[in-house]
Amino acid sequence: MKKSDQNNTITIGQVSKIKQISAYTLRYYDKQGLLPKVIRDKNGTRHFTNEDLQWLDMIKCLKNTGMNLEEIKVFVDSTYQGATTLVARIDLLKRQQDVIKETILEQQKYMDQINAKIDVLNKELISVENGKSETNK
Amino acid sequence: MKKSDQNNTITIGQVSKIKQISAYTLRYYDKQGLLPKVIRDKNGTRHFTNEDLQWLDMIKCLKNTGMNLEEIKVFVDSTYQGATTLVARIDLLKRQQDVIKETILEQQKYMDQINAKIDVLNKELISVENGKSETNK
DNA sequence: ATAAACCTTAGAGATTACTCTAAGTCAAGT
DNA sequence: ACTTGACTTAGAGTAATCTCTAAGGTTTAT
Repeated sequence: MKKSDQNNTITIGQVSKIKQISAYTLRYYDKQGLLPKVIRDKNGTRHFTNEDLQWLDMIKCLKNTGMNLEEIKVFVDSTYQGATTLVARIDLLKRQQDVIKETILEQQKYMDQINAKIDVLNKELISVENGKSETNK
Repeated sequence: MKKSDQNNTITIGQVSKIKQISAYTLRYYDKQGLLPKVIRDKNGTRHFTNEDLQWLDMIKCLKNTGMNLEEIKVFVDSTYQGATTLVARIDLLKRQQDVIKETILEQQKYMDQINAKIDVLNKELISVENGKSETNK
C-alpha cells in the first residue's frame, strides 16, 4: 500500500482501469466541470472516492442515453447547488427517461425495417439460387 | 410543373424537405459514396428517384443504430456489386440487429439506473420538505 | 432582360469529444 | 542517488459529421 493511499480513495489510473475510461478522458471530464468533487492532494493529484465513481456511472448513463457533456454539466452543477434544485433534477431525469423510451421505440422500428430488408434480400437469394436470374437483380 | 421535372424524380431541395436532411448533408453523403445511383442532368443537378429515397431511409436506419458512414458505405458498395454479395449483406444486417438488441437492453438498464436515482432524490425531497435538513444534503 | 430561386463545386470552418505531447513534479524501490 | 512509474498542466492534434462560403450556372416568371 502506497503512503499516498488514504481514506479509500484511488488515483486516476486506477479509475481508468476500473471504469474503462482513459485517464485523458477523466481529466477532460474534470476540466469540463463534470467531476467537481474530486479532491486533490498537495501535489495536485486527484483522489477519487466511491462517490466520485458513482458520479462517473451517472455521467456514463446520461451520456449513453443521448445527453451531451454540456447538458450533463447542467445536471452536475444543479446537484452541487443543493436541495433547492431537487425538483428540477428529478424533472430532468424524468425527461431523460422519456428520451430513453423514445430511443427504444425508435430502435424497435429500425429492427422491423431491417427485418423487412432481410426478407427482401432472402427472396432475392432464393431467386438467384434457383437460377431464375443470370444478371444482378 | 417545372420543365426539368421528369420521370418522378425530385431535386435535392425537395428531398431535404421531405426527409428532413439538409441539402449540405445530402451532398456530403453523395460525396462519400453513399448515394451512387442518384442521376444527374446535363447541368450536374441531382435527380432523386423513389429508390434513392428508400436508400436514404436505409442509411438513416443504419446510422441511427450505430453504424458510421464508412461502414454504411461498405453496405452500399456491396449492394452495387450485385447478387454475389447477398449472403454477406444479409449477415451484415443480422449483425446490426444484434447491435440493436444490445442497444435496447442497455437503454433499459439505464432506465432502471435513472429510476433508482429518482427514488433517491425523491426521498431527499421528502426529507427537505419535512424540515429534517437545514443544509444541503 | 433581369431578378428570384434553384442548382453546382471545392474547400474552409464548426462542433463534439476526445487523445495525445511536452515538460515537469513527486514518491517508492534498489 | 537514481531510476521507474504515476501523476500534473496547457495546449495542440485528431476524427467524424456536418455546415457553410464563394463563385458561378440554369430555369422561370415578369
